[in-house]
Amino acid sequence: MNYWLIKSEASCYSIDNLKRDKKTAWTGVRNYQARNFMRDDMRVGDLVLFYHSLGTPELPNGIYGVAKVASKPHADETQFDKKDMHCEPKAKDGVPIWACVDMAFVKKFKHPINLGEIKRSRELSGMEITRTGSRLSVTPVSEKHFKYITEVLAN
DNA sequence: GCCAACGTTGGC
DNA sequence: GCCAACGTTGGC
Repeated sequence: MNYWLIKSEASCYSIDNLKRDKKTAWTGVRNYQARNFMRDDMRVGDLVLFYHSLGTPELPNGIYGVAKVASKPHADETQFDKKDMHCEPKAKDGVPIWACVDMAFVKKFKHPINLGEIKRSRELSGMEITRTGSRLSVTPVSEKHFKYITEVLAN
């Protein structure tokens, strides 16, 4: 069992959207390292922290809940769609460059865990999200950090 | 293969 | 809106 954190702008795809959809293909990731995590290291059933970036006063940056990996990796179909902003001209002849997995809704926390709180927590020091300039939208999370967030901070 | 220019992310 | 961080592109 591995643990992960995925970022999404709330205005783009929020945890409430995932709750409504129950399951969605996690498309649009256009970073090789993030893709490799999804394609090579994620397993069905892995648990995933759902982080909202580019927050507002109403929806501050932070972790809002938990999702889980619900499929093996597959091609990100948006790369073949010329009308999609994530269309990839290098994906010629239907040969995919970008991959994704499906994410399923697990739960939304009663209250979000703000980035500031995460950064201040000594137990969470070393988490990728606390590093300044960390832009990776898919990152591994240690079991210790995952459990501290879901079992201590979220309660 | 180097590296400058450029584009994007995302916190503040 | 600003800007630091950093990934990608492309000329050489």
